[in-house]
Amino acid sequence: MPDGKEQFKLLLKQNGLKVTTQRIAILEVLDSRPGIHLTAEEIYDCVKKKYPEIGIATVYRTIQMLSELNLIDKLNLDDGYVRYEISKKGTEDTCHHHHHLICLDCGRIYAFQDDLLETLEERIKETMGFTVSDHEVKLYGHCQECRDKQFY
Amino acid sequence: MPDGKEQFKLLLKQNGLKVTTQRIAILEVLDSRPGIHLTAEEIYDCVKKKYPEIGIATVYRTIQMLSELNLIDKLNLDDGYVRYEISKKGTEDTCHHHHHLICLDCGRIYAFQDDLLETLEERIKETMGFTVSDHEVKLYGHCQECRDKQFY
DNA sequence: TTCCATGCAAAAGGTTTGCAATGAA
DNA sequence: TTCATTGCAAACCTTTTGCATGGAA
Repeated sequence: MPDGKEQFKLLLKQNGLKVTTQRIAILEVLDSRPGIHLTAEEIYDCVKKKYPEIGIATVYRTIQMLSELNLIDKLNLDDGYVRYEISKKGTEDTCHHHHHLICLDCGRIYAFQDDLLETLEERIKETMGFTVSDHEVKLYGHCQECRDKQFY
Repeated sequence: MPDGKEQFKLLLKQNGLKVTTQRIAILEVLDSRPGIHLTAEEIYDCVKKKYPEIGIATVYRTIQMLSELNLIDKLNLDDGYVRYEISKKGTEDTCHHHHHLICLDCGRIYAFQDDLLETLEERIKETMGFTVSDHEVKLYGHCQECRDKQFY
């Protein structure tokens, strides 16, 4: 995170929030793992390596703040843990990344293009008169790589 | 539930499970509210009107059993509660109903045709080589009825 | 009679909150 | 100096589990 860290500090100040070591550390953990979905516990463990004195409550509070600032995206796989990843766009508004392909073999999580969903959402508006403003799409299956590995 | 109840009793017996008053009562609550998504607590409250002595643990255990028998579908809106509805198809296999339109105004939950998703899933296979075997799709927005009510 | 199912209460487990101490501005 | 933030522990809250009792087959 080159200037990303400075942008974060600025964003905190702009929102009347204080720049703390813990907040920087938590964002760095997420920012250094783009596309990786971490649980609060996992973030906690990562941050503890550098700052053993941090508490899990701070992690939860910071996650909530980062989520409100749209710096991270939330993913719930219904396994009892909520996961977080750094948001592709560090800014506010639109373009969430709440659609995932989840491989049942390797567990990897892929993103796919928004425009595929836009088509779906247009057709739903046409057929049902329902206008979609947000979505959470989880598609479970088998990724190319895992299918290539299997010969049966 | 005319002959549905008898089918349920049969299904229980076929699976080596006993027919109990509680199990019948819980299925009746769900079966009498098709398309309505109830939390465990709500099911508990409904059943208690007829059988005040029932325990919440029985509700949870029965829900789990009904889910395994594919008699009910699960819906998680990430609000801290898992919700359940009677499954459209009383039988096993395929055709789950894990895709919903959720109206942000009235809170109503709509289902939409599977074929719209099939198109999406085909295009994902074509573009990414990912084969979808199951899905959980939640589209949030505004239903026709609520939009008709608004003039702004 | 057998043993699965139930009700109660306690436990589990991720997340939130209260509060005094700490530290950024 | 001020007051937002932190760490700790306790509280929360939905769901699960242990166990003795009850009831279906």
